[in-house]
Amino acid sequence: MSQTWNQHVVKKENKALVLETIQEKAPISRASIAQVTGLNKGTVSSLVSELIDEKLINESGTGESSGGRRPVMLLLNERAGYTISVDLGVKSILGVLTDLRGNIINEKRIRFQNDNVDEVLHLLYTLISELKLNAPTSEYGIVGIGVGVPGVVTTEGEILLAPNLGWKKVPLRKMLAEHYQVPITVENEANAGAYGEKVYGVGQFSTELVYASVSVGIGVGLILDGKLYKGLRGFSGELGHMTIEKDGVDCRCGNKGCWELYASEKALIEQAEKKGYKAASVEHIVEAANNGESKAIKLLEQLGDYLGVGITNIIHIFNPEQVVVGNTLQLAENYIMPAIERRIEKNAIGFNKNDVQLNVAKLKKHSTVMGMAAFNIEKFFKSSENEIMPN
Amino acid sequence: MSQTWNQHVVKKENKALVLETIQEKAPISRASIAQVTGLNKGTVSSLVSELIDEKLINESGTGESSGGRRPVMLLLNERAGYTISVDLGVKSILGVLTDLRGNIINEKRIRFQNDNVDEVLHLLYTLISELKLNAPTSEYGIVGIGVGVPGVVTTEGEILLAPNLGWKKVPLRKMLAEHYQVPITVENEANAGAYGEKVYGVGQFSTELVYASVSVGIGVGLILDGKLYKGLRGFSGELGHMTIEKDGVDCRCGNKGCWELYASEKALIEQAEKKGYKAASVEHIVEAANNGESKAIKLLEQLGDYLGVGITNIIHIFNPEQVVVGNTLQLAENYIMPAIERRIEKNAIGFNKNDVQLNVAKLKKHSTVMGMAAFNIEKFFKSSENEIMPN
DNA sequence: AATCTTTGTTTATTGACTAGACAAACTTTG
DNA sequence: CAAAGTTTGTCTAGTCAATAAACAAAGATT
Repeated sequence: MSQTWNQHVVKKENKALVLETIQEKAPISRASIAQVTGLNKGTVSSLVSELIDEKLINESGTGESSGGRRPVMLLLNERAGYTISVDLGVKSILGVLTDLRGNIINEKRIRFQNDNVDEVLHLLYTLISELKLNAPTSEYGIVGIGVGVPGVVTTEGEILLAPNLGWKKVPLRKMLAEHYQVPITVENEANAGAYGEKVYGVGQFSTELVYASVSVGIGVGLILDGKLYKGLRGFSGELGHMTIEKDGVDCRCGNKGCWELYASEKALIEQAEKKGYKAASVEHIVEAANNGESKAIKLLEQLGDYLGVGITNIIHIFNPEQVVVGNTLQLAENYIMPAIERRIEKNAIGFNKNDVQLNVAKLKKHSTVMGMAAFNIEKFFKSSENEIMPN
Repeated sequence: MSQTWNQHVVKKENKALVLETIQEKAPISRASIAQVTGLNKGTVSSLVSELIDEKLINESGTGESSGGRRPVMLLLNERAGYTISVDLGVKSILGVLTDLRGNIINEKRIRFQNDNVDEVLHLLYTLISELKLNAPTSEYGIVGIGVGVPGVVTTEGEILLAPNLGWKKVPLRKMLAEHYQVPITVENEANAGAYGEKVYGVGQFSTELVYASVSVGIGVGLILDGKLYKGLRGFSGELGHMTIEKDGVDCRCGNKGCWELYASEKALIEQAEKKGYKAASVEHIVEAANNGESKAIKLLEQLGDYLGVGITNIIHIFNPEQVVVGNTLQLAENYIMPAIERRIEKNAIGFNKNDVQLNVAKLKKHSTVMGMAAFNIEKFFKSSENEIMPN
């Protein structure tokens, strides 16, 4: 059923608007909020005093006068609570403790070899519990735990398949919910990365942003109309399995000529080993390229070119404002980005090409964790709006 | 600036909600509206009486009693105004006059050979004016004119490029606005088709729908989260120029191996002529196939297979609820749809495949005009909400 | 005929916002 | 330095739209 509109909704929305304004423009005075939002001064005053009562914001001394009484500046009370945000990767788990502005208070990484579900989950619990211990005491405590995973995640937070971990059907959200009594979010790693870059990274001023997470495979996160787009059941963004060679080689996904067969870390290493590099890794190849080895440079440029083919498709499909390249292959930035740009310059349709900016992820290894932090924080503020409801 | 929430907004939204409920569930009583929407009976009564004053809805006698007083049924006053909705195609212009429920009152088609902008626009004006004359007198008269065009259209309604018409930079919305003093909408043909199928066609119960308009070229309209997705400046959906063969032949768009080089009407005819059909057309080939000519059947199945490659990509990219195939190649439905399905069955990832339904457009040649009608009607109701505003 | 149901209107109340008055605190000006 | 002007933030009165509850109208049920 559609939402019905009444005064309670009005108040909730206006309060959220005031809070958002403070988040974005802090430090800011009540008067400025009124001006920026269009709300009446009195309304802002009353909403602000409620937010202060709820410890979500703080007064912080007076600001500069602009020819009259000096304003009382308001700040987000970023220490009112903390999030635990995790990037569960293929060979390591990266976890951070953040405050409500997304500042990283604490960071831990655990590496692992064995992909076994139980073992990895045990490490995950350890990591989360450690971060939890490091959280300062606060009004709201840990307000959410979020985990980004390299696989197909349902809207209910079940991992249906994480090929590079060899996992199938792991109901991670449910499992975490049994361990920790706080809101849990489980999301695909590329979706999280996209949101991280949108909220804290290179996409802060974009509403149409496509984030390509290029690592062992390729995953894509879509920010459309300012929001994460997940498709019917959460499986959008499988652009790694977009055919770019219709009679190409078979992919283990069942499709043919998938993008990630040509433009991922795996593809790079395969090609490198064919050219004589033994036990190659991205780091090795980039190092070789840095040392001027033309064979390595060519490998990376070829990879960039293939990335460009897929990104050109993205540009045609979405007419985005930004395409952001992130995850491990960002390491090779200096070699792949020019190659991608050349491909776009040559092949993309002018109208779409002129609109788009190509960028590397600003948050680098933190794109995914910061996205999870953003989800946690957003969820907390949304829920706290509903806490004090009319009866 | 974000929207601020006050009572006026509440009323506007609730009124819109009541109107929407009547649109969807008419005939319906005030009491049922209250129950369905969750609004108070009194609130519904007062909003309904305003809508009646504005002639947007009608009372229509009493309904069946369910054990008490008989309800007064309410209907949308579909004759309060009319829309003129046009599909400006490559060889003909199809225009319809519709009422506010999207019923077609009058339909006209003008065929043309010469693509010259001025000549075609002259025909367009003639068509619109004729339809206008056929509109019954009504409270609001013609509430909007909408034109769907096979090309790249900006959010301002300028046709930047219509390759199959040979048009460049035609500010159609502005030009029509000078002729007619009603709201004008100009939209890409595939976007309109997608919306038409969403509102009146096969997609009425879907919120995630991708419409592939397969004709001379391929255009795609995206309904995401129940809304038309247009990208940053309106150029999304250029999936006809998605590379599906990375080292494929050059497309006139500047890209290589574009989908529409393999899976469009143009591609079909090219292949047919290579196989000995002279001056082939879709109609001819389908007829030949119907007569059992295996050469023709193979051509169509090959085409369907290529369509399937692109549609598999769509399924991976969007995780849609429905993929709808429309426009001229719908003619070959019997041959291409099974081929598409085989390709999807074989190649698409299970999770995404299980969610998706493959359909042909229900509105057939009317997908685009009905989409334009839906735009017109929606715009009218939105604007009429704002008419009687507080001061 | 009496009672129960359902529909739709009316009335009193609630609550959130706005406009405008006002006090406090500061800057500018003569 | 005092007077005047500005800006900030609070307070009060008034408005408006929604709700709850009473009520009237019109039917069904027993």
